[in-house]
Amino acid sequence: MQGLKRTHYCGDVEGIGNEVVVGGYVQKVRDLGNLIFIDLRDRTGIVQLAFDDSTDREIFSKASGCHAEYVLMAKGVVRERESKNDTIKTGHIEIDVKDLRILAKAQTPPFEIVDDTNVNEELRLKYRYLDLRRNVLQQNLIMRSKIAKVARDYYYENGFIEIETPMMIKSTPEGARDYLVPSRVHHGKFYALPQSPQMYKQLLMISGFDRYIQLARCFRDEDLRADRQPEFTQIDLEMSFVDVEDILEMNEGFIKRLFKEILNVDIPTPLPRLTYKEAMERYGSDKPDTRFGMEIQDISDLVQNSGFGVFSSAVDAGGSVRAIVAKNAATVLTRKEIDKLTEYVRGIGAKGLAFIRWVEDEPSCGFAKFLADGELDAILSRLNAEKGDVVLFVADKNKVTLPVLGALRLKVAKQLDIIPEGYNFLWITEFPFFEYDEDSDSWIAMHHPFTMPMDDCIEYLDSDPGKVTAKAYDLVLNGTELSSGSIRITDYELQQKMFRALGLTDEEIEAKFGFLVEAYKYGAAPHGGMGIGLDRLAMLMCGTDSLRDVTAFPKVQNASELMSGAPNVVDGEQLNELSISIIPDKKEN
RNA sequence: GGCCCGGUAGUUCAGUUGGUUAGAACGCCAGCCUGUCACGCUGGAGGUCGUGAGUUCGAGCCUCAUCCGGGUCGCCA
Repeated sequence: MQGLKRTHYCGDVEGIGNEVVVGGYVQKVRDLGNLIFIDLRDRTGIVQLAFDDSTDREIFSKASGCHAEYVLMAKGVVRERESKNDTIKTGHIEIDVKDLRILAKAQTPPFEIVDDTNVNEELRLKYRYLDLRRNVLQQNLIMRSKIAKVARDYYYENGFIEIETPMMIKSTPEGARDYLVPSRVHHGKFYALPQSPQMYKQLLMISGFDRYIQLARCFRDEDLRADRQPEFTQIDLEMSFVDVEDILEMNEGFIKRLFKEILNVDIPTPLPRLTYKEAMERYGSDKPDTRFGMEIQDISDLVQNSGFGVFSSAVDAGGSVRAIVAKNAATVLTRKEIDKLTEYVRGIGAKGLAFIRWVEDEPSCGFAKFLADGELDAILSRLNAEKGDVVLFVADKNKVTLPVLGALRLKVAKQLDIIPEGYNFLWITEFPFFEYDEDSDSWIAMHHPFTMPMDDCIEYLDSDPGKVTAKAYDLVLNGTELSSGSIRITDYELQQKMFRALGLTDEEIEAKFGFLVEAYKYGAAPHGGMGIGLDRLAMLMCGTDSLRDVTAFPKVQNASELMSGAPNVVDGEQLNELSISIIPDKKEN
């Protein structure tokens, strides 16, 4: 730094008459001839450097040679500006520069480093280190860092111990696809990267650590989404001597503290709760956005004998007819728009979409001609539909009507722009333990196989698996699943029973989970925990809708990283050492 | 893997029915400029129209393939 030592960050410069030293990047040079202004930027903000006829000639000519993104240190005296700028924090002062060092010149960047950019994200990701110079992203990552700090503060204060668990672990093929790491030492064998530290944290409970936390990197080799990266971070925790209530309460405390400390938002606790069943019936989703109404309503009983065959046959077949009412939507949801919605619901599994559009005095309803006298009125009155509303119906098996209307509800709400701002947390509880898989004609674990069933349904394990619910809970914020957890099975016998109910043979149980089953033979306190998605939490707290905005070096949809070019082809020698050969891509043959 | 959208100066975009030399703004370069902060003024450079085939007298525009990016469904115990 050629003898200069920074005294202030740019955004913090103050005190007229103070001698200060600042360092940063050139945001903008405004060269007026015999008067030059340079906006100098660091992560705290911008300060104006001023050079005029009182400036040393050598320094003045250095200043006139500066361009965007040059790295400078400047020493000077803080003075009041002749003309002020109210739009920035340091807009009333400037630095009368007495000494200037150009620490690094810079090529013209491929895009301007400004907050409000609409540059193609692909280019930004290729030059991510430049993109990250932008204030918005810096603030997002700073926010993420603060969240991590509050998490450590809170859980440490509550007696949690941070313990690292291995990144190279045994692969178990349940759940998401594993990322694999070949072993050099063990010919033909592989480690897996953890999808979560699940089994290890349970073992730590068995060891008696009682309360564990880790900011754990997790890996899942599945296709990406805006809110899904293949590697992500969980605030992962586990507690002993607890039941569901204790865990929810502990984590509500964290949420409350986090939002107060960082956003100064009061989150009322206890957080609202919905059972899985209720969430599905009212919102068609296990992660409902409850910031707005438009709840799903069941009219099956009204139409089971209807002349409209689409409705009656759905009910006959054991399904249902359900509807959502979009209030005052008739002008936005034109015939054409409803056609688009029909197209949409067909794409997600519905056979069609029946609707009533109530624009004129009388509701317009394509299927009214099939209905008996008074039937339409009964439906409208049940649904509390009024003039100006649009009612959308789906008739099918419950497995279709509920999720389809759930998705439609969200889509329509976005279209109508009726979703209010705010942070609407809720817990979803009592998840079904099993999910029937039609492909394999078997029951599979909806959560993971270590989840404890609710006390009163253990008896149905063999007789009626569909009836068994689990001590599992999700934390949902504004329609995004933020966290998932459960109470674990700590009884060796019960665990065996669960594995068998899932169709595992004793040999498979031994091969996959033998060490865990064995461990529980030595005694474990009742325990459970959860993992909070740090990335998603940061995303929502930053008010963005993409994890890429809160991840320093994110991957794109095909799981590659555009800046470094990962993944890449490796040296044949590296493969030889690992005894791996590459099968040519089918497409290249 | 399916479906949808996009790819034209460094960047963001426009580009007529397929028709002469592909435009604008910002950025960049040079000159001028003492209170700018979207500085101003004058001048200038800058294009394999993602890539490859095809149709055509002629393709940025039409067709096919392909690559890249985004969204979405599948997938994510």
